[in-house]
Amino acid sequence: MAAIGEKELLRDLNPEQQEAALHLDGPLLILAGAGSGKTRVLTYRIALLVGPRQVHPGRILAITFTNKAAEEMRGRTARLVGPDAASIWVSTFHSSCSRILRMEAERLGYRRGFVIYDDDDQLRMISSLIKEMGIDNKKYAPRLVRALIEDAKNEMVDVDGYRDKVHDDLTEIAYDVYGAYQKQLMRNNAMDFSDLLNNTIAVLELFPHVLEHYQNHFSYINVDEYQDTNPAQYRLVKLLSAGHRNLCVVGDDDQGIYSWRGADLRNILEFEHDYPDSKVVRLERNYRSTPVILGAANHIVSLINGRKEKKLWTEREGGEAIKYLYAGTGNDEASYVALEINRLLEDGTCGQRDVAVFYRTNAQSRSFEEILLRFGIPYKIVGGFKFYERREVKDVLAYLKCILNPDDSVSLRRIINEPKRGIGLTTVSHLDAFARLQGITLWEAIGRAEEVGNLSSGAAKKLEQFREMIESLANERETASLPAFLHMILERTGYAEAIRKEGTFESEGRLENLQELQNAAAEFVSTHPDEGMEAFLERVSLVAEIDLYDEDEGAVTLMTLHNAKGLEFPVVFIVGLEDGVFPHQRSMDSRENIEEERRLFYVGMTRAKDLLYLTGAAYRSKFGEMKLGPESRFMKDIPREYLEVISCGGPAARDSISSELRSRELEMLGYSFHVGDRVLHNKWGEGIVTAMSRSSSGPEVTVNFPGEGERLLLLEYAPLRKVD
DNA sequence: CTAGTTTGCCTTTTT
DNA sequence: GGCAAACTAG
Repeated sequence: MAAIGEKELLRDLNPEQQEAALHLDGPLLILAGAGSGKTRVLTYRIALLVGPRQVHPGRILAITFTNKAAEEMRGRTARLVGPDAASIWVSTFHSSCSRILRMEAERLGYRRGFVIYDDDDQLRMISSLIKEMGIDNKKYAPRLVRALIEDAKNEMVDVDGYRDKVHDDLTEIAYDVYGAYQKQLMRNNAMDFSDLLNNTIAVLELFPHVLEHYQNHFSYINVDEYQDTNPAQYRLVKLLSAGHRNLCVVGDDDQGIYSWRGADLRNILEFEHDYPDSKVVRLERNYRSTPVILGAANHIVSLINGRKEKKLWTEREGGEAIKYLYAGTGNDEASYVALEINRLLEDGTCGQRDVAVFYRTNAQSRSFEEILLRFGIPYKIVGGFKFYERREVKDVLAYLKCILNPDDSVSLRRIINEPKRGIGLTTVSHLDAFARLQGITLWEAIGRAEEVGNLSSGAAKKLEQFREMIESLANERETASLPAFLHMILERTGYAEAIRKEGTFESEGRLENLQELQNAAAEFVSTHPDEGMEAFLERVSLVAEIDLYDEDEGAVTLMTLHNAKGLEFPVVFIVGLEDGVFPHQRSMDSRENIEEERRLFYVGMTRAKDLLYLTGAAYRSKFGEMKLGPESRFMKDIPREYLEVISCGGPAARDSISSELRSRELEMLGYSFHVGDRVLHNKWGEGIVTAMSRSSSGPEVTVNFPGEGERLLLLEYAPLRKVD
């Protein structure tokens, strides 16, 4: 592609965007409101550097939060500058760090080919440490201890530093576990997500010439979603950009929704303070939503303390009112959503892929899945059950990890008796005790099984077989391609056979998933011919929910509000708008937390281009029992003029709205019954419909038969006919 | 040591 | 109303 000219590039940008794209040297903060074209600015800025300004693409670093965002940015840059885009460092914090650490981790005492532990691995390890250390795991729940350790790591407080933070028995325990945890990670040659960041920082700070190398290397650094950076990420950016000082951060404090993961809004709020010579550009023109949606969203977010004042505006005019329903029950809410989607699709107002349903917690997806299934509307769920976190996938990957790095005892424990090969808990704890005594890894202990006391000869024999199996697989790793090697693992270990033997409906699904994993491996090999199996594992460890999302697929999208950030849809439903659900119960205890929920609401609303629906329900089954949930406190912050209230009768509406919705729903499904209809039953004769309801097995009617009394019938199977 | 059963915990949000 | 650790019987 011929180098694209500067004028040509700038033509596509509005004046503020141009200002941002053209400020190439020195620190720059772009305060980019929702839908204001920040990715556009970022890509054009990079295109400007690579094209007209002739900066070597390998010297540009662009950091995003998800791989999906990274790929999008790379793709869009490539369209502007051509193949040069391939050598730009566009990646997430975590993959940039692991890329650096692949080269530098040995300086910190790691061996080649460290593995990455995800939070499931992390929790397993912390759990087993707590057990081993004889700590009461009821009083000191592993999750809680993990949270404390994670908090410390997010703030780069190491084990020594944490000693000063100990102030009660819980933090005392956390301190002990933290120490043991880090020690074991090192022994296992493993890093968790936070270690990727912290170890990169450590390398840079401990080895000035390494720091200098990277500082010189990256002449331009761009960070997306800066409001979501945590202290470690802040420090990393600061270190890397200190050389050339060409740092551009893009973000929106109104969209900061990750404080629970250690993100600190002060990073963006105090940027100007941090870099006194910085330039600030505000992007407030919105290219996405109607003025109605924007107006309501502005109101929601205007109530936050200490935010950077922004007022989004648009040239669009008109727009439909936001529809608001506070239904009687969660089922009604789901029915209403499905009915509306169905109507929009039949009207031709929009297509399936144009619609999204956002909820606060993954657990809420179920009722919408059920009803969409019933309506025959295709849908896809982002998150919830993650491919790479499924048991069988993790098992096979654990085999791969073990073969590449036998010291990885978390993976080893996972597979040592999977499928069942007679190496049970007792055997493993004997080995474990021995390993701890000798200061060796679990794998090394298996190699010296004969020295381990009180191990039965049967157990020793099985361990020997297991060790030989792993070793023989390890010997093959050079000869087989990655997909073939995965296949070999599945067969030689008996893993596939064990699943096949089950012969259940689920086991077929699991076999399909394993096939899918091999496909993913094959695809990886063909797109990354020079990379090894370690690179595949790394890739797999760092994928996020949203990375697997394919917007071209024609289906309604269901996802959490957190996953929705960065996306847009013509039609958006935000559901579960009740105090306790959204805002979430656990966030209602402090002003800061409520404010974060409010930002989350803002993020959700601003995803909508044309139509926005807000729904909640007075009664919702929680923990199996019906609970009353008052209308979300956020609703009163939206001026009535923006809303079209479908019904706001609250708990009282429980029945009236129910029967109205029920009959519409049943009609939709091809059952044209209404309360008061006379019906004929094969066995009981004529009766009158007295109520409509829906159970988990489908829609039901209650019919009063003279002589028989009231009967509750499942419509799908009931031999009922309407009498005119 | 395994397999089947009970209990007891849940539920934020995720790189 | 579901899943995973903990318990119990062979």
